[in-house]
Amino acid sequence: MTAQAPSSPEPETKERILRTAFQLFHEQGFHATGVATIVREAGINPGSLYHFFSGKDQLLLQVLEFATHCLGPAVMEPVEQLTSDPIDRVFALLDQYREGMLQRGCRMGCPIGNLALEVSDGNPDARLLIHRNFENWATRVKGWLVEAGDRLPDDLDRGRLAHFVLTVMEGGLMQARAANDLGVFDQSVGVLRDHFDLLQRRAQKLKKQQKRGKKAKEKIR
Amino acid sequence: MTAQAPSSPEPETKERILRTAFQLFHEQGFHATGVATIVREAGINPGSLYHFFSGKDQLLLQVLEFATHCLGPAVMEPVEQLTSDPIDRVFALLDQYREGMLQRGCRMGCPIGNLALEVSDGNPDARLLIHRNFENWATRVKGWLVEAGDRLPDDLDRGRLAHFVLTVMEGGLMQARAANDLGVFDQSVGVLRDHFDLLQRRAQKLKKQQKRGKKAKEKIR
DNA sequence: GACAAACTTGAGCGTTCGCTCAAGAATACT
DNA sequence: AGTATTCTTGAGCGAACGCTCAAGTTTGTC
Repeated sequence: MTAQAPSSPEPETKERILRTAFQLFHEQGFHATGVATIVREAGINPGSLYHFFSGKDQLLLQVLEFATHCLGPAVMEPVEQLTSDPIDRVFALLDQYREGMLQRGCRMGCPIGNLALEVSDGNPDARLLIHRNFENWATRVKGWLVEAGDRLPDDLDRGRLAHFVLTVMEGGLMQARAANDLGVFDQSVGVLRDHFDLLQRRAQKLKKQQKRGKKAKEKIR
Repeated sequence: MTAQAPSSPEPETKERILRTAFQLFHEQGFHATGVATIVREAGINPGSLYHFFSGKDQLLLQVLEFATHCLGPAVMEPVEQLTSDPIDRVFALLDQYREGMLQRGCRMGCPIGNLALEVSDGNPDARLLIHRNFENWATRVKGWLVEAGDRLPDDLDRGRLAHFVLTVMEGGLMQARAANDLGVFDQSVGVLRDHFDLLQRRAQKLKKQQKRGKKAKEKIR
């Protein structure tokens, strides 16, 4: 009946709601998660949620913005700590998602990918934020691929390849969930690895050709 | 109040329900589609649906089995009609999904992929059927890759590559929906095309090496 | 200490959800 | 024609849904 004061300094209510909702949307999906569940798991009352958010849809938008802000500190930077080699980072990133999937018993997959397929058609604002999340992700990976310099062919479109890495991850996670087995994910990453190897081999070949070309030009002079 | 007799021979009620539900699940997702909507769109009453299906969950399972049976006649065989070249078939298949996406204004994507991310965690039976759908799909593609014979490297795992094609399609469609633009899908298919080209080049190289190897052996004799 | 603003409480609103079932109509079988 | 079976009707059930709001508590400011 009476409002209980928090005896210890608890995390900000709003952020706790965001974290809880993000996790539940990830676990169960958006439509399958009731506001009552979010409220219970966050340890608050409905009115408190509706003090910060105008409705479930707007909560989703805020969750998606929250996810954008989390991407660097929670995903990309830990991977960058693991290795400084830009190409290794790509596969360390994929391995991080693999590990998350493994720890959850091949469930849940990518939180943004799930929402992408569930809500992006009927909710233009959410669609845009999901798109931004994907773009952020791919831009980070593109940064690594640019860093890789002449280890990849000069004429390679690194933005395109970065999006392809995301493609492989999302497609691989989807099949892994359906199979309840990471095998297909690993195989897809394996093919991607092969592709990177082929690209690196071609880059070396091009480099040699360039050197020969330069030597030839020098001879002409 | 009184039951109206159908004046003309209408399609079987059960199949009409399955088709309607399949389409609505594809358009809106499973949880976002109410039984009332299915019933209205199929032009029947709730009791009629529950005469054939024990509940919404079982309807989903039947829809997934229905989708399995549709894969050949509605997807694979039309593609096989377009071209007899096995590698061209792979990209004609991807193009067919692209066309579907285009006609729907970059919405909806792959019906099975959507359900895979929405329901496979909380519904083991549905998960298995989704898995079977993916396996069927990949098995068909694998058939084409096997048909391609020595145009692909001998040591290539064709099952793995078939699953990879599915990976690329699902991942590409997901990003296309988020972007509301087929560009990313096209780019991903482009990278896959590049990969196939690299594989075909390597297959030719291996063939020449084998020929040289044989000639060398003949010389030794 | 007084006041305003920010935040929380929780019973309960109206709506939609998946689903039921007694009754009736169509169909199949003999 | 008579009977059994299959299929359809549609009002309406209980539960869960997203959400509200008057009242209360805490916090910030002077």
